[in-house]
Amino acid sequence: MAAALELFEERGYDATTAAAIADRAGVTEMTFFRHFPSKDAVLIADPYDPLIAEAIRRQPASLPALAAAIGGVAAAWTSAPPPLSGEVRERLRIVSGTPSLRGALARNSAQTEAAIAQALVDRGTTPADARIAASATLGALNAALLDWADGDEPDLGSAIDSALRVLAGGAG
Amino acid sequence: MAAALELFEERGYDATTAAAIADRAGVTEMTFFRHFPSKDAVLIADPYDPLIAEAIRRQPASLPALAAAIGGVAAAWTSAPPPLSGEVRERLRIVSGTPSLRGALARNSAQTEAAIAQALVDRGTTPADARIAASATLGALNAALLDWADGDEPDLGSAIDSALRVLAGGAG
DNA sequence: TGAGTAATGTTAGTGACTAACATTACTCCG
DNA sequence: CGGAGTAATGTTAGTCACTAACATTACTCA
Repeated sequence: MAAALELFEERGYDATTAAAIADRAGVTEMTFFRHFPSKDAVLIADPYDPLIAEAIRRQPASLPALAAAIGGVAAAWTSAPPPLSGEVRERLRIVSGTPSLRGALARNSAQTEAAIAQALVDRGTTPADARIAASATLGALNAALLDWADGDEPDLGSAIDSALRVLAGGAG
Repeated sequence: MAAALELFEERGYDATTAAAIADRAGVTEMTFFRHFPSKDAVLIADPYDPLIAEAIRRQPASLPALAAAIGGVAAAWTSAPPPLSGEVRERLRIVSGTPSLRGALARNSAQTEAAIAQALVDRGTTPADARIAASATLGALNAALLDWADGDEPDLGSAIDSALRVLAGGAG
């Protein structure tokens, strides 16, 4: 992974071949793909957090779907903010600056999205509305994440707050 | 395109090679790629609608970002619903049932997303909040689109209504 | 009719991945 | 301490999406 990050910063993501990464790491291309299922997996890992789904399920039943998703994410974040190394930001910065990786980010959120949608359905939301709310929530979070990666603000929490605030309808 | 759709339905998207599509169409693989920039472009085209950005710009300045995006999409939709053939649904149904295409859908929305974000910025929203709102809006719309494709409801308008209703905070 | 242009074909290559099988390193039990 | 077994790595060969460069056909329009 260190070799990959070096090369991505030297030449850019698209101009870096998997063979080159393996080479710099002193291993074979095969070995690279045994450690990472795809080239983009070096940058994008989906740490699906069951806490989010749990927190959503615990939201008051009276809340509408989007509000429950928002509340759940907020609760999960404040209760257990994941430790983030500077490396996380470095990785996301590359994602942010590489258009061809946009799709990979979304594809990678699929599992989390499904978990959020399921949690909403468990709360009584219709499947269709649940998918919409989950997709919107992850869209907002991913956008905020990339924006945070591009800036200098050290606190990821405030980026997440932004996403939730906008989602909740509170941004001019 | 007809050849591609046939094959996608016969064997599934992933199991259909570009060469096979070209073959059935009676052309060369090269010719296929001259008509479609990628294999997934057969299914996913991004008809970026300048009307949406325009409609967003026309939303009252007092509205928060997400509300303006919602209002703009709604206005653009009611003023000029694009004609949709049954083929559109057929294509989306394949997208919906093929996980490996999720990323392509998102990647393809990038242009529209940027246009929406720009329109919001023009209205006075901060770039960060604008990206969040745009990403959330497209996430919701895409989810609704796929859901519509999977169902039997002929009216796409009601699917869009669902997306906007959930985004606006009005779904249990 | 003939010149020019657009669409198509040909060939060859790159790069992300995968499968099957050989090989090394490392562990742990007797 | 040695040898069996297992995990990590290497080798080879292949598939598939996609691209570049150049040749060729078809089609248009003066």
